[in-house]
Amino acid sequence: SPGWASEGPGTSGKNRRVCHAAARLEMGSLWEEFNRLGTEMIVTKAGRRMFPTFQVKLSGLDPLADYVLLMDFVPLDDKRYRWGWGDGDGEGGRVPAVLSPPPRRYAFHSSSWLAAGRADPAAPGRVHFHPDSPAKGAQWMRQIVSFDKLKLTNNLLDDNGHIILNSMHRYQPRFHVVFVDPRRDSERFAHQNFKSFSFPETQFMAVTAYQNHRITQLKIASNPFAKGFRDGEPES
Amino acid sequence: SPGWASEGPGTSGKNRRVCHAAARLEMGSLWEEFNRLGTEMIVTKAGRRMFPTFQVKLSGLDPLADYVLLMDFVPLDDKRYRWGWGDGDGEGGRVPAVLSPPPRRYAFHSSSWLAAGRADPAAPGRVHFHPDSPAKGAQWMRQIVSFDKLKLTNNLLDDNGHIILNSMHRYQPRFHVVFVDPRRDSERFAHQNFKSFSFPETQFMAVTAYQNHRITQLKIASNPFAKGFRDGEPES
DNA sequence: CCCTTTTCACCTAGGTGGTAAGAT
DNA sequence: ATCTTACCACCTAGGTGAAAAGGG
Repeated sequence: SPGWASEGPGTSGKNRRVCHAAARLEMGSLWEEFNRLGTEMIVTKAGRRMFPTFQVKLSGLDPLADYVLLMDFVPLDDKRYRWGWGDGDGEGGRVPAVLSPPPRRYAFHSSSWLAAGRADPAAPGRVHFHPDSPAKGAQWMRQIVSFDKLKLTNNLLDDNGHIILNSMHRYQPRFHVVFVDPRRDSERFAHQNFKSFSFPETQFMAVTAYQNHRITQLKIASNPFAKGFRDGEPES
Repeated sequence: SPGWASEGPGTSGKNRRVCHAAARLEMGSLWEEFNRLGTEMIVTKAGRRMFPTFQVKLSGLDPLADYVLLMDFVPLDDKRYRWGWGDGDGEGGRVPAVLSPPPRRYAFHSSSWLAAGRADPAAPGRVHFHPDSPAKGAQWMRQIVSFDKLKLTNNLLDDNGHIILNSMHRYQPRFHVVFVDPRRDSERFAHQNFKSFSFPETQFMAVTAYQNHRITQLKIASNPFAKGFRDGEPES
């Protein structure tokens, strides 16, 4: 069901401090609107924020326990993509112009995403800790948790702590709630102390420049910082 | 010695996690330059930041222990002041045009601060927690700790959590390092678990509009956000 | 008369996609 | 031919003191 995440490993065997944790994706309808077109996220050398911003509303935490919140990004497949017409000369050979399910149904009278060979070597697998971590469950549940400081880069040598992704590859953002276990030997319970959430509607293609013009237009229409590129203002 | 704070109560009887704590005021020469003229800080209904910003470099903390950092503001005397000439009609009667030591030696051919009666009822005594609190000693000592989110207001009914001060009254900013004691019954050791610092060069008069024109000029010359009011730029 | 409030032009700081040049 | 980079105008967001208006 939209807005609710798959939770990866089952909740059986989880610490009671995380097993009831739940996360609702905020701005779900906007994410879905992008996802229908095939979301693209810009990556730059200096690092670029995501839009929409990944935001969740949490519940089911122990108000008095400490938690760390973090995100990582999982490659959705082992392919590299290119934007263009069907009869490409990509190394991957001919492939259907529309893939299933990701590069959504959008090859009507325009270009679309085509597989173009195997994925490049995986970028260093980094994680982004929410800057308020660690904090009490009560604090996290009080209001929406926003990952608006998270930035994406294509610079393999980045030393700003940004998330490193390969351009022209597809990713699934993943969100983790980690209970800070005060016990000694807590490492031995590490696998019980976290819970992960993946929202399929937040998957995206990393790009250095937008390819699908409809994505560009939706970004301009919905991101306040891009207001300078709007022309007619039919209200909304 | 300038740049080092008086520490209030002695270090005897303090918890070992705070008794070696030390704080060095940053931008000390700028603070002293303001202090020589008689520092004024604007207070507004919405809240105004301090300039210079209160910043310290910490040392002597236990890198692995948790600390909370906070500030409060102590009235420097029980007087209210007015800006003007010596033969005032203030309720306080005639007072020397230059007080000792605060309203520094600055009554040459202009106005100066004069005592004008007893202080107004004290404003609600609030404290400002550094937003990164709590954090490990190692984190606090890693870099300069800046209280740039702290705002001053004269609104007695303020509900934004800002520091409430009486305009035309003098204050001494005070900085506290509090060890977060994990022991049960830690309340009973509360008086041992903190250490306080006062830097005399940071004392100031709260005002709703600048009175001493030299203060205005120094603010304009040194605060980047006031660059719009600079004219000649002789470099610096 | 003295102090406070409101509004404003002018900044800092940083997030947008467009564009043209650069790289492979 | 395709993707990447650097720079730019144009925004959001918010910190300045000046100036004029308001209040006791």
